[in-house]
Amino acid sequence: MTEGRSRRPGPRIEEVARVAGVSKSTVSRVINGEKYVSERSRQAVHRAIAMLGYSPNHAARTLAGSKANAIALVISEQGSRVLADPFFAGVLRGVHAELAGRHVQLLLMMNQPLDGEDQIAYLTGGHVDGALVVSLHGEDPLPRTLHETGLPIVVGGRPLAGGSVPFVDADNFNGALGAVRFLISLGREKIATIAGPVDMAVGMDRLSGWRCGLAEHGMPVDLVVHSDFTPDSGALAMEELLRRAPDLDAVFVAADIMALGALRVLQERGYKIPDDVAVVGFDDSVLASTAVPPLTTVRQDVEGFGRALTWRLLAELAGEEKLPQSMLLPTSLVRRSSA
Amino acid sequence: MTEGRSRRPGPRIEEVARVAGVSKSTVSRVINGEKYVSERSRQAVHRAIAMLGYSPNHAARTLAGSKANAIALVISEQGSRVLADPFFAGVLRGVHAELAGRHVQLLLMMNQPLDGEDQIAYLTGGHVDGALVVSLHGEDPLPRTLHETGLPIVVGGRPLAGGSVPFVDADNFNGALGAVRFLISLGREKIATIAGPVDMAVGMDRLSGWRCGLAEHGMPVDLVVHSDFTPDSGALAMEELLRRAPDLDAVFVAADIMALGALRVLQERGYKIPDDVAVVGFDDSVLASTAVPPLTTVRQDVEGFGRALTWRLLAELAGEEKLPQSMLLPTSLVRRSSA
DNA sequence: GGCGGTTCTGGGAGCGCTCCCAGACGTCGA
DNA sequence: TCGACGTCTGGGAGCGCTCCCAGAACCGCC
Repeated sequence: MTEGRSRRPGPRIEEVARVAGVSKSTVSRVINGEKYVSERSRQAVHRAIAMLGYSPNHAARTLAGSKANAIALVISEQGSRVLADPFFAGVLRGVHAELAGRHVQLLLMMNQPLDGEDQIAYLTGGHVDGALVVSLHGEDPLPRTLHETGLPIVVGGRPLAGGSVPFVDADNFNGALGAVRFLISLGREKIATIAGPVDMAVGMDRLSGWRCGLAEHGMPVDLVVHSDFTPDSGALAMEELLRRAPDLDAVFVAADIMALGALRVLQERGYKIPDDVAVVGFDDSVLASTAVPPLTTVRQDVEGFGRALTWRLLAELAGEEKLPQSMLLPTSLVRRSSA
Repeated sequence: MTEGRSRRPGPRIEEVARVAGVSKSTVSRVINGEKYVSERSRQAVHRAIAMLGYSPNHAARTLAGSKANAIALVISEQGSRVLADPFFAGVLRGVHAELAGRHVQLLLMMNQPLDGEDQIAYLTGGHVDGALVVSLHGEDPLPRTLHETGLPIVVGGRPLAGGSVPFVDADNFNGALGAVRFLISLGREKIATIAGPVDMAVGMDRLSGWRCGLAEHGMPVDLVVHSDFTPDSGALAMEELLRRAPDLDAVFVAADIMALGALRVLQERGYKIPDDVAVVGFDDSVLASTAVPPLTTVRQDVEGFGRALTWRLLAELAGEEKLPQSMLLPTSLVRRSSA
């Protein structure tokens, strides 16, 4: 009367089959939603599953089957940590929401200094069916590398080194364009911008929107200073702009976090906001509403971002045809006191 | 010459064994760091693994073995989302760092409105070996429920409905105490506090620290207003405090995010900071350094928080004895301009 | 009646590991 | 010299599923 090695709790597929009066093949078919199962069997199986409280063993399904029933969320961090942070939680929430109810595990991976090779080996080693790659640094080779291995991936944020990698991004261009049009509608005539770094798509797209908005009205597009998504660099950029054009009357700042630095400099120099200078940020992060004065900014829906990312990947894994190669999510202007 | 069903890429343990000139049992022993393997075999196996680029199949290990080789990170969100966000990315980074190199998968779970039962069933169903539960709401029953099922867990943030659940927390009490002592050393004599909600341990511990610091010097501890970790409620609380004591000369605010609201109110009323009123926050989030004026605050190491959480769980899973039931992580005062 | 097709079913091999067992070596004390 | 014990090793069953195969049952249609 020996006890075998300790087993996981709960019933096996065999028992479901016995209770339902069918074979385990049929139970498996029902679980996986295959066709060629009679309505009678299907119902019997469902009843048995409910009765026994059966839940399939993930490891066994993965081992036996040809898919891993898991996707990875890869956070590819190349500096730019500050921008990533507020983003992060929201995206994750969206991903999770979209995954709810499906039997797909979410694995988390972050770029450790050491990995690189290891990470790629792991991802392409059959442990996951696909990956969500959130990479804010535009020239990050990871998305492309992964895509070339044939692993289905969706990138969050337009990759600069793109190729034909499917991606989801906020509509940064139109967000910026809208912000500039709004400033112009306010009667502003000398509109500067604090742009992001040139190697990040998010920065370049917002800059293009600003340029386009000014060009529409034949206004000059020379008041640009690039910065790096930190408050201090935003402050420095603002100083530079004021040196070049002390009489500017509006600034479009490509990120709320930089706008904070800019606000501080403007206030120190005695500019009234928004009377003397109107300021518009981007992101509508928590920083925007707590700024003094509260920041008018372009809102992007980070949770929707996560959901879109996930939806696109799952659709591809499900073998759906004619999926959009990329998706741009709408942005909207949130008006507060700074413009 | 038929091709079998498509298999995952990469070598199997059998091949490693062949190349190393040992049996697969021995390879398994090496991978799992068991004793009773000669140095010679161990090295041979390591060489073979490196040569072949072998990485063990997670599903197979889980299926065959008695453990899942995965832990869950459960984010139990009961409102208080705002506080969670900045925290979140940092903690995750720490968790991931601590997990690096071990063959343990990190599964992410968030409290969806629907789950509850499902989530508990999943966690206790053998899919994970243990769980990290980050729960900021002190009376959340989840930690206790999970602990009672026997699943090893570690809670991030002291649970109010504690029992004997192992937890890791920042030393909120001493952080607050230090902040108050600092304000007293500055010669402040009327020190108020904007405290967190009474149902969150993080709020209560910081409040106790403030109380203790004042009591040490025989100062009154009546200037308390509770708030809920949002900027607006911080502003409201500040107004209330000023109504009760227009001549206060210092405020200890239990979170940076509330301090922003308080700063705004003080400035609107014409108080000079720090000359008229010194303000000290808590968390040292990104908000603190971008505030105007930059906020003196109590820093907690969120990444270390994640690491400690993970270390404690893995140690327990490894069967280590005499582990501390709880851990408090040090905090430190970061001096900026607001005090 | 025969024959091709579609729908449904059960049997059983095998996914890649871990862990138990049996056994081959030592090494040491009686 | 002999066991007892600690160290090291390989063989092989079996974890709980999926998926291939073979075949039964039923449908028309010539």
